[in-house]
Amino acid sequence: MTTAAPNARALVHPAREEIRLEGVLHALADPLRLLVVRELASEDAELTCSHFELPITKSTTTHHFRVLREAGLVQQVYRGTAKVNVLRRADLDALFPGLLDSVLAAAAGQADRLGDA
Amino acid sequence: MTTAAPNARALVHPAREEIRLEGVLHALADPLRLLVVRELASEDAELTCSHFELPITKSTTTHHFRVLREAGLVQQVYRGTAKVNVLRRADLDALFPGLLDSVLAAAAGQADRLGDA
DNA sequence: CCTCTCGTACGATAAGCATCGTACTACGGA
DNA sequence: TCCGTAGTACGATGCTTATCGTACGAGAGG
Repeated sequence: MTTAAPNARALVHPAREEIRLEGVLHALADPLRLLVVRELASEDAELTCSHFELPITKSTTTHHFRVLREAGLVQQVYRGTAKVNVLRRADLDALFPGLLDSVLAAAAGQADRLGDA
Repeated sequence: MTTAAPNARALVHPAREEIRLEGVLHALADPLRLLVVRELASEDAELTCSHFELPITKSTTTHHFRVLREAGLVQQVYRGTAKVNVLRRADLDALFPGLLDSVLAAAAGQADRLGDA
């Protein structure tokens, strides 16, 4: 009632203060999840889960996005049958200043170095 | 022969270019390992494994230090019966500029916030 | 209403990992 | 030479995690 659509299925997110560094690092330590975060950051847009072409099945994709959500890295909202993802940049920058940017830069640098797009 | 002590037992380290971001993040995602890295960074000194008072047995300690070494976070050298650890700051800063510092700052901030020393 | 697409739930499986205990090696000092 | 301290090796154990397949639910569009 307070804000926005009442029709959306519920989706649990940690509050800003509940986000733990270890959880964030663990979430980012997986290559696929790191890729997702990189793409979310570079596009700075709302991307549906299905937008990402990951070499895994749908169920595994669901799993990875849940990890990202529960770690506090992304905010997810249902839009129709799709689920859109947004990076929680403000929360992360407030809690861990510079962390996200340096991880993204490191990932970009390494991708460059290794030539994997 | 080339450099230093020939009597030291061998200890495998990844070369700078072999250090992978995912490995670094994974190593840092463990609370105990993060603690060790924080202490190594703050003291900026060579600390033996036994210097750390971790709530785990010796074998588990060995395990964690191996993870740190193999991820490229610390350099380890035997000194007598002891093994001294040094943060590979130069290598990490060269590969992933700003990453280590922001992780350390984030860890300090979180420790502050949660009041766990 | 039917059907397509998107995503979930659940169970299974296999791999990884943190942890321990015990037995062992290596070095240094008495 | 003998002992103590630092760390390792190895095997076991139990937890977590990445992965899949199949069956299901929820919207959108005809």
